[in-house]
Amino acid sequence: MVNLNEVARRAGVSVSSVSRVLRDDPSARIGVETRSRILSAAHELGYQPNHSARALRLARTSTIALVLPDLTNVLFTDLLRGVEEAAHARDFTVVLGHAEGMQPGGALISRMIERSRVDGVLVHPGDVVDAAGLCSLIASGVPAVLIHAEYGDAISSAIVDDTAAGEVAAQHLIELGHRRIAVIAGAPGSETSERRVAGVERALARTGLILDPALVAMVGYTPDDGRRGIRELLAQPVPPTAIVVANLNAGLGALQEAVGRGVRVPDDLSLVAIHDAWIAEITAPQLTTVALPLLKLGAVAFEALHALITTGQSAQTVVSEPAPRVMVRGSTGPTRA
Amino acid sequence: MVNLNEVARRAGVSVSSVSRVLRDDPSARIGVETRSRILSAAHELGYQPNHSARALRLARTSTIALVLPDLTNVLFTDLLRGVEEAAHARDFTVVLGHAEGMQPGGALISRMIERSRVDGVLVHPGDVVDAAGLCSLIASGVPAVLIHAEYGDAISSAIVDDTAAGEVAAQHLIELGHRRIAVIAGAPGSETSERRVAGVERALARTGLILDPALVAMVGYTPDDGRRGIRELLAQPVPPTAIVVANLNAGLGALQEAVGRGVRVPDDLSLVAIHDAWIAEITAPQLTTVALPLLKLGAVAFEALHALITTGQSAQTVVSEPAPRVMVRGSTGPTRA
DNA sequence: GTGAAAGCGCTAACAT
DNA sequence: ATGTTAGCGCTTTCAC
Repeated sequence: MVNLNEVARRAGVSVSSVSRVLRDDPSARIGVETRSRILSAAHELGYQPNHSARALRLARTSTIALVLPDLTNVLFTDLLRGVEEAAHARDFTVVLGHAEGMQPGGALISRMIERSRVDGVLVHPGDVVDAAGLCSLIASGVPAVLIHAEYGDAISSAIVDDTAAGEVAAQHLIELGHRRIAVIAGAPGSETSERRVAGVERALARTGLILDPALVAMVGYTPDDGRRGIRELLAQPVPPTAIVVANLNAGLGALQEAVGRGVRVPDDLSLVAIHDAWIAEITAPQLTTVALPLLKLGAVAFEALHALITTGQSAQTVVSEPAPRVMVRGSTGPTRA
Repeated sequence: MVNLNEVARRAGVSVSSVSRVLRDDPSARIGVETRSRILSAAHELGYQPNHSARALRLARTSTIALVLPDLTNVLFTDLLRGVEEAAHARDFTVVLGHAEGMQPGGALISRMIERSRVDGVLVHPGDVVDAAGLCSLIASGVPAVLIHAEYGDAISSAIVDDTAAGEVAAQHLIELGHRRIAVIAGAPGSETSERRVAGVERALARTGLILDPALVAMVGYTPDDGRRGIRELLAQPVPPTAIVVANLNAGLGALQEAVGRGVRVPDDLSLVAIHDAWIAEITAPQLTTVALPLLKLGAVAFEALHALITTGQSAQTVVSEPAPRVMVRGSTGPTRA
């Protein structure tokens, strides 16, 4: 492993000059000729800075952890990419942690942080936020940014415009002629779900409609929750002709259950889910969804964390651009005449 | 950040003693009373070793990279978990890299390694192995283990028993009475696919059948490849009554295309795909699959890498236990009488 | 059985 | 404009 010393010897200068040049320290005045000698020596030797040494010296690792409720979830592809791109641009590495039922204050995070492996952490707490876990995370003093969740204004967070997402989903159904519109929502207490439902209400209100409380199934965000939601709603005296599902995974379950029960989608029932992913294209019919700006959310969340780490400034951000967009596929159609 | 020094002061001993006790160095003779003083001091102070300092000193990071062709792919859930559990047991951290079309010798890996951030790398090169990329990876001298791929016996690798997987899939169809069995295989050159097809042939052979070459669609591992495969096979003069799809994602596409074309699954056509994941349960009908021992594969791959790092020994492993198992769901059924 | 001290590779005062 | 040097926190050899 070639180090600063070897480069310095090769260039016939001191290590400090090499260090200054290689990091292009602005406060350093280095002779043009010296600089080029150093640069070429480093290049010829294939010098790569030693991360551990730098981290030890600077007391920061340029590494952050991204904690997701479930790592291999298609819903997180874009979010992850957004975080990584932003991190890369600032020369940060992202290490992934899966929570998998773990509370956000739990073992993984503290292991990472307290051993000073990461400078901060991006936490997606999952559907329903565990307040105790969050508190312990905050209390630990680790720079942290919440994703898809808010927790007062002392702690940084980044969320998308869930209300707008619910709104465009409902708007799409209204434009197709639907009037009896239901919602398969998240579990009681899910903030994202509450905002999405509020968006649906807003769209309905604009058309002079109100959301029938009997048509809101507060189930959850898993395929199985979606199945339950469908059963619940179809059991209504006057079933809906269209449903907004607050989450893609639940939407997939809902679609499956409906199709499995012989309901013709979209002829008898239209379904639109919030969150888009390739998986929405492998069902029959394909599922209409609302795409959220998750790439942007990831980038914004990283920048918030970076700001928190470097300046100590916290901030709550709502990513509203690009705006939620309906991806029209086969599961939504006009009401029967 | 509390360090060895503070613990030493608190316990009234030297840092070296603290270090020895805290790592329970077997070659150290420490007084019982001293040891307990140190332990409690460390505990009271909440001492956590500084990873960077240790890494610098030991010239190893206890971190490995796991490079996958596509991070948020449901197919990798178990593999990832297997790797992480094994790594955790040896106090290693896993950082994830996505290749996303990147060649295995590419930018990410070299960045990680050459900056001595990781001690080695686990590479899943994806469907079709890029020989040039692999060569450059090997040439770089980085300890590496291939997952789901082999590359001569100089380089470590861990694969599952793909042949057995193809075999049990075909066996399942044969037992249901099918005789005209087709395969939607991976792209030409895909090793995993070749082995899986060979397994199908073996099962057929045992029943005195041979695999009709016209019934092997060499398409690929994406949903779209699966759709193409179905179109190709259904266009045959005598279409198959059952199909083994070499990959779950392709299987999802195949199922969708079949259902979308009005083919009744499983009455007109049975489908079984290799690889299992929750996603197979959200289609209508649910997809019958073959579960592979991916958890074990992950653990074995990590152990191979760990051996490579610590002893320099390379090895090629085939994980054949637990054996591939058919998860019977709705997409397979008896032949029509 | 325990301590002192060197040094891993790097950065940043502080010299010159 | 460039060099010298003191550590960052840890492990480990060597000394007692």
